[in-house]
Amino acid sequence: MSSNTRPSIQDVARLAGVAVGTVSNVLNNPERVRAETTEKVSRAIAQLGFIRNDAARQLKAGKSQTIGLVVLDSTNPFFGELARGAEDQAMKEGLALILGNSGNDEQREAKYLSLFEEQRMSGVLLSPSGMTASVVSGIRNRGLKTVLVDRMAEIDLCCSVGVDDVAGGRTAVSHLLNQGRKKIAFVGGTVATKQVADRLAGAKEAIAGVPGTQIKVFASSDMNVLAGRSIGEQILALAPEEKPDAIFAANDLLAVGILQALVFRAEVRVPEDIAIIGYDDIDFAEAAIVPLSSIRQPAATIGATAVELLLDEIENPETHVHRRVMYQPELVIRASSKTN
Amino acid sequence: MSSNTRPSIQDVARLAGVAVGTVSNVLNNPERVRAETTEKVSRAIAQLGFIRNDAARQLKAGKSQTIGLVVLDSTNPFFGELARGAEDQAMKEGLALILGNSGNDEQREAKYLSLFEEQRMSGVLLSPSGMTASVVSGIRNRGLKTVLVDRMAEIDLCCSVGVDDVAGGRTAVSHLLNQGRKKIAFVGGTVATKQVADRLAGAKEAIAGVPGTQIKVFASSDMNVLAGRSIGEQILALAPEEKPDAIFAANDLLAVGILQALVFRAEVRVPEDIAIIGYDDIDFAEAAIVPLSSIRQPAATIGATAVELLLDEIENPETHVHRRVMYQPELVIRASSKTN
DNA sequence: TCGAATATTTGAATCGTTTCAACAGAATAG
DNA sequence: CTATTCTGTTGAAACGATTCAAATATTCGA
Repeated sequence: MSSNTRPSIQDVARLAGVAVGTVSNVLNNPERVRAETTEKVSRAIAQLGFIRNDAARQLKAGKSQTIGLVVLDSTNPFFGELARGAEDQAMKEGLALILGNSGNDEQREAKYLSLFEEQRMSGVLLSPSGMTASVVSGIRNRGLKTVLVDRMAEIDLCCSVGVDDVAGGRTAVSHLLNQGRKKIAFVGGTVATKQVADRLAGAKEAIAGVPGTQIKVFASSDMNVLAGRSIGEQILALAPEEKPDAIFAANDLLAVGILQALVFRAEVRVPEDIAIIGYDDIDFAEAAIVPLSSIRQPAATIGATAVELLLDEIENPETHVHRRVMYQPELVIRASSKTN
Repeated sequence: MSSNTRPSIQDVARLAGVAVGTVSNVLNNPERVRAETTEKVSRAIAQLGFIRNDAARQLKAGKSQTIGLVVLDSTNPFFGELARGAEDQAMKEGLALILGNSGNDEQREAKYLSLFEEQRMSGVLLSPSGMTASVVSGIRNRGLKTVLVDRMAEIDLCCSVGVDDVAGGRTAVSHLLNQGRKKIAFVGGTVATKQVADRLAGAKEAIAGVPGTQIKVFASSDMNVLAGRSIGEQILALAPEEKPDAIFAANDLLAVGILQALVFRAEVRVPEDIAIIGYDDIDFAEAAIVPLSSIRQPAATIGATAVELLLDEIENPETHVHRRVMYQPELVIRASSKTN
């Protein structure tokens, strides 16, 4: 390890006895340079252990070959799946995908977004935690292409890929009603989260037409297993006449937590006493202590589609028109909500 | 949107009527500039919507304020948790954490590593998929600091943080033996994965002292729920005298998949007919159809510790000595392996 | 009020690429 | 044999921030 500073393209040029431009051409336009020259340069590169300095390259290019993805919760397998789909697609297109985890915290989200802006990323996929319009129009005005994932945008703002959460909520609750349930508990994070609000709206639509039914909302700050467990205990503590006979959880993590509370801590029978349905249909839903009914979302597909839309906007800025790709959620019935 | 090119520090300087150096100072050494100047400059920055170009900054600095993390499988909640721990710690230290998902594919791993090298990242946390020594010494020679996570390194190579997988394997299988089991099936990904090999080694140590016990290895390419299910079906298809009376899965995802196969597809009773224990103790283990015994690893702590070690090496290159931080895994007994 | 000491500000040089007009040599055509 | 392409190669000029010695302001003590 001769020197403590990395070799530059200059060093390579010197060693190979060519001009820097030639080295650059070997790297970026191999067809322009003669075979023997390429050979000389390659040997010098190998000998020095030269590695292209991406900062310099980007500086010249004006933007990076990287796109960002900010998700609400990287611990949630749904987002893990979505990230995988996006990553695969991005790599296929020769882009790197950088992942940031906002933890549903707008400060962290903002921090990541400005980091991505400073990096002059080509674009960013965003699963926004709070109000969208102002944040998105802010970053877009500054030139960062954006696609919303797992959340629909007003059509003229930017592209978005997600599922019809209102339909999902309606489907879930209609199913519970079909099973003869009347008193529905809706468990979600804060309603400030659009996804939660939409699923709740769908749920309300479902009961709207059916007399004698009601819905009670339980909010939690987080949407993970732990939060679910605590809401589950809250529900257990209710007076008998207050107790719901069905629970619709805004995601599977919450549902699993609720299951834990109901089945272990108390002796509630699921689905006999209380039916439960979750959302996302993560891999574990099927293996839950009572196999969990859920609303399936095509997570990986959402990620991949989002990357495609982003790429279209990046590559064809003029002809590009914003699109909303809305996948339909699918009801998956398992034991946790099947009465017979 | 006047021009289509982003404003630079020059534009800010011009608008504010100061020199570029001053703008830079406002950004980086506020204490050196007079309050009113700061005020002028800030106003110009706001008016132009100026955003620092990180590529230029990095180019000058020679390295970025970013560290990378390459994990085997971002869909696995264990890694999600680890990433969260690392991310929190990194942000606390003012660094951004970039996540790459290798999917246990050495090509992808290499791609991410060279991307990180090109970005001149300060360092990288690596959960390596294949042979370590050559890969790690390669990137380290080129100057990229490395810490291995979820995997121990030879002490002189680099720092590493993980758990004692041999002990974990031994603990898991000893527990099964204590429950009176004799014929153990070990289910893991390929043994080329060090974690799997170690857990298996521990398992073998455990049966070594006990006469009349045996272990049979089932390998799978992936280590997710789907792979577990297929192995589960493989086990179901065995002749009765071939069937194990206990299964030790190298992670909880596999265990959950196996559970699905055994409990749904067939009518095997768990734990009466076959006991199961997994590894990682992810959140879902407790809520599995039969609550899953597991070996708990402090995932978030591993991530946080790794960031600390990496930072120490980056900040004190001379005084730094490589360390191996090995956490002890913890046996968590639940219904899936409890005989009485 | 003056000079010394201190506080601010300046702007050219630098980081490592890529780009591109200019150039040299070789091949081809007339 | 000269004009005309073609092929490769060259090297200086960006890109946009940071740095730092030098220049300029300001403050303070006598």
